[in-house]
Amino acid sequence: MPELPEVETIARDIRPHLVGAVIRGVRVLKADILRGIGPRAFERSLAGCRIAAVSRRAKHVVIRLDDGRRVVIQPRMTGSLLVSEAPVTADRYVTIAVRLSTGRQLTYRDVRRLGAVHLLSAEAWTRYTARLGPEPLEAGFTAARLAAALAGGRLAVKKALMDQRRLAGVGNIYANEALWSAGIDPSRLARTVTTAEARRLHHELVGILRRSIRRRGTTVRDYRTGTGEAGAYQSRLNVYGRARRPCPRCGRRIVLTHAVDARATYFCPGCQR
DNA sequence: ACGAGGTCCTGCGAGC
DNA sequence: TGCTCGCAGGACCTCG
Repeated sequence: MPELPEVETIARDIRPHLVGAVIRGVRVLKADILRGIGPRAFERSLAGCRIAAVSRRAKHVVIRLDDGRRVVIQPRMTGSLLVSEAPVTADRYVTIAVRLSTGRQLTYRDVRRLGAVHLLSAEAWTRYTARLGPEPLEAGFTAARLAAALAGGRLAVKKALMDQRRLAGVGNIYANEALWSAGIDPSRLARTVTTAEARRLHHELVGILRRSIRRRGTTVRDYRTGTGEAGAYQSRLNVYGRARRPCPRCGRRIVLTHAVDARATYFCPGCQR
């Protein structure tokens, strides 16, 4: 389940192998992950293009080409990007295989194929990214901006944190962890979060995302870095996946519910208010 | 306008 | 032991 730290790790891993390289050949093996373009058109329009930059936006890896177009990869649940020396075509879950001028291969693998790959013009990318909320790790993202993202509507604070239009890059794992760290009950309405709580939540969320990047993300099951390894932040999780185990802060048993948005929500009834 | 709920996809583990 | 079923969840879609 690649969220911001995982996608950031992937982008950092593959960037040095991609920037400056020319795409020699593309093979789409599972066409249903492509959005808005057919497999043959995708293959043809990428051949011969030079890669100018690799970045992350929300939970997307963005590969910018010399001509301004972007290949936007959204791994969602089980997608992974890997740069390797040799082709990995024997793997039945490979959806796209890219041959680079350096001799290396870029592979997009996705077991459940819930992921999505777009090829966007510069203008289409501008429209795409405009629909996403602020980046939590950018300098301009203050506690006040978080408070603004939580204001309005009557949705639960956890759902608001995960709403990509309000805030970019936070998914289920880090929403659970940040709310635990800030001592906020995930089912509370977002608009009831006070200024002081928003300040605390901002501090905890930013810290958790940064520390997770330092540990190359959280591998619960499927996530792999851009070099094919597991992340290491799972050992630092305080509530996610820890139902019925003692809360590290107050010792009460951690509760798993599906009351918020029918998603797995882990929280401590003792110290999250 | 906004929010709730269904849908996609496959592997895995619980339970019978 | 082998099968079925529900769950994992991000983001889009439809409906109210």
